[in-house]
Amino acid sequence: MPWLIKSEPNVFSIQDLEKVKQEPWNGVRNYQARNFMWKEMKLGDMALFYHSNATPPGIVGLAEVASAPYPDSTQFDPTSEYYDPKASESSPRWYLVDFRHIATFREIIPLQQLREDEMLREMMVCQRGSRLSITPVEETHFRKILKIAGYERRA
DNA sequence: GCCAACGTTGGC
DNA sequence: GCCAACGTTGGC
Repeated sequence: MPWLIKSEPNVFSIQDLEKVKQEPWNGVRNYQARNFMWKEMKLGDMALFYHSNATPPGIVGLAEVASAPYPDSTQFDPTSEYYDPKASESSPRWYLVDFRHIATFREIIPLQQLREDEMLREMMVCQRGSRLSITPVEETHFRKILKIAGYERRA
């Protein structure tokens, strides 16, 4: 299943992912988002990379799930801003997967453009007040976005 | 188990 | 910087 992952570019951008190639998706502290990574994501699943709190906000690239789920190490680190005192090595609370960079789009696909599209405006990221940082994406929506980004599938 | 208070997200 | 929407916390 395709996914959409949000990141604030001033924290971690698609350019950062392109540079490091692969990154543990740490710092997620929402149970629904955690469960997607822990229980639902499969190795090789595609993920649209979305810049939030950006000007403009929008989809900027493509990544893929590059690991099985494992505990987010930042939950055990008291010096981390993601430290969780209720978690322990013997009973971790937060799990994550790695994402690998696939592509950086030549142009951002702005949120506004998604909302103007009759089909794409159904996406969770387009819903008012949607704050979930990881959301599943419909196959049809995923394919349309790749097409908009210029990744036309050959016959 | 309810729900008010609070903190965070994220578009604008 | 504003504020609506949402998730979490904690008293009861």
